[in-house]
Amino acid sequence: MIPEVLDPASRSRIDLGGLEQSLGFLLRVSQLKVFHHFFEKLGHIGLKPGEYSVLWVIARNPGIRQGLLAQNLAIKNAHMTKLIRSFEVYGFVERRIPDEDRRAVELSLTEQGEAFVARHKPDFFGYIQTLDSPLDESETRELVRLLAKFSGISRESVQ
Amino acid sequence: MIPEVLDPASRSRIDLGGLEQSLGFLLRVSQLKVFHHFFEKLGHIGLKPGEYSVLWVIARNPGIRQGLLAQNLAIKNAHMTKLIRSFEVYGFVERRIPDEDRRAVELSLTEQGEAFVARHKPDFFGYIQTLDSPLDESETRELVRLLAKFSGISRESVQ
DNA sequence: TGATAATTGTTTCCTTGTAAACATTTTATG
DNA sequence: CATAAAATGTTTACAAGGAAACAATTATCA
Repeated sequence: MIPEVLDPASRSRIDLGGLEQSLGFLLRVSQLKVFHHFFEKLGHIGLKPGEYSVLWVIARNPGIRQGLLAQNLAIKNAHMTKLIRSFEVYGFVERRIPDEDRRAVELSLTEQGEAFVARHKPDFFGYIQTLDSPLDESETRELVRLLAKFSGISRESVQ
Repeated sequence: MIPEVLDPASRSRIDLGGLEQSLGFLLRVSQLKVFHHFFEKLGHIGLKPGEYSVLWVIARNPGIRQGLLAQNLAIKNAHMTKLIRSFEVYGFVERRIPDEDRRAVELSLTEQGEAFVARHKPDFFGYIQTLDSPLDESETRELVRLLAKFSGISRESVQ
């Protein structure tokens, strides 16, 4: 049986009573669909999308403060501490306590981390292309635009 | 400070390197935004959106099989078992083992459960209206339509 | 019919992520 | 300056959710 987040056959017989148009529900189900596809395609790599994105952003912003990283990826500090620790143990990330502010932590990738990020860039940024989506290309673009605007990632609305 | 999922001020200074257009990331951040607003508005009620939706669907489909419910809401059986148990203890849901198939569980609401669902319907279906969204009404409708199509909830694509 | 397979839900164990309290350092204030 | 307040991460203790093994029942089929 093809693994589906929601099986249309069984779904058709019950009454969701409007849940089908609830933004929260739709976001959750859509995210499950994307995750499901991700793990199917890239599960073997051993890093989840959020974890890769942490490495990715450190790569693009060497020396970034741990808190700023957490804020921008909407990851809680407590969780980020654990992620960074495990990346450090694994040899992908280095932590540096700057002298100007010894509360802070500045992050950068090791060579190994850089190599990993570079090698898997096509995987993590391309897997979505292989998802068999009911949306055509312009619809997908519009979905991305609307989500970016809704979430506040794009500044489209602020003029 | 106004609690925001992503603070635009801090965000503007770092380079996300294309993550801003990643469907998975945008779905996650958007969902966080909706959840955040939900808890702000309705946290006091004590039920989360997913939990209410379970009650809601049972109300609309009395006697529904637990597994079918789980399937339709994209909740794993193991988790559904726990949810239903706690609703049962709380006096909102009744379980019935049908004679025709004694492996199955048929669910229905108690009077108390019905009353709860009815009383809070405006809350759970209306809270999204009070979210201060950058999207106008037609954009929101389009977002909902695209998500429904993408997730497979709507059968628009299957004609 | 009797053995095997599939279905349905539950239990157990584990991972992910969060909240709250904490430790340390820096900034503000009297 | 000395104390109070804020900022930055970390720790701890917990809750949500999932995977895998399991138990019970029903369906299949030789």
